[in-house]
Amino acid sequence: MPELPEVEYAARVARAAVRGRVIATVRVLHASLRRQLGPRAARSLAGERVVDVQRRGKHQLVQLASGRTLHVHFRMTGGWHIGATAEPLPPYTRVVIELDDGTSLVLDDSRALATIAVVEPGIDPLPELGPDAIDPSFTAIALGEALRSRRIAIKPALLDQRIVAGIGNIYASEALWYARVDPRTPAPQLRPPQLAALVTGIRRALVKALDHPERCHGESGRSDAVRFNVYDREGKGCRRCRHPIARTVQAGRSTYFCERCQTPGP
DNA sequence: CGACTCCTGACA
DNA sequence: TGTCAGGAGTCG
Repeated sequence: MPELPEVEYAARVARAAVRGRVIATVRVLHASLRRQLGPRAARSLAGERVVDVQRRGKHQLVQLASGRTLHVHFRMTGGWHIGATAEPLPPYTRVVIELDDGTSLVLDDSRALATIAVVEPGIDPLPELGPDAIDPSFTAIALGEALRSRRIAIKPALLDQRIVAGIGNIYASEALWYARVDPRTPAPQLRPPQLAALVTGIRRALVKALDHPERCHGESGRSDAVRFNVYDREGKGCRRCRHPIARTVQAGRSTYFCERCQTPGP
């Protein structure tokens, strides 16, 4: 579920809970995560003071006073739970970070696809990551430049975190709908006005979600229908032109769009 | 580019 | 029982 808006919200929650605190113990409760954060690395985190929690794209960087970084990615189903250390843990607890104030930051992740790793000081944890989708440096010019040499359609291009960071499968469809761009358009074929519309559309889709952090609390269903303009709305009327929303598959992922008002060219 | 992989839950 | 899922890396 988590794309940029949800991760931004999660990072704020984590920041409020851990900034300035000292880690007492880190427990890793799942084999696949233990392969990334072994007993030795987990033990080494005890005594570390947390300086801050940053977000870059869909990644979270827990900055430690030693200069090390705890790099966390939620993937499909990860999320934070904050609670008193003495309280029972959520059913899909994978990692427990116990703090010196009696609270715990818990990585809750049913599918156990989340990643967590310690990065040594001076190492860039995310060397390949493109500009953040809501950063001012992400402009139509920059997007056009990044797409120029790619031989892929625009929608899968938006999912490539090296091109732009933070967009996932939902907001890629949403952004293209706002921009009225056909998701199947070859990426280098987009003209400057479409690139500008796309950058605006990306911001609109993400900021709209950022303004509704309640969706991060886990409710779904009816609120989804209101929240999305095209995602998961196959066969339902386009909110602009009433044409039925189409679904296709690109790079193995569902794409939703309106065949009438999303076009390949101006 | 597609196919496959890591996991597990939700749903038909 | 089988299919699908909002992520992303690896491989051919």
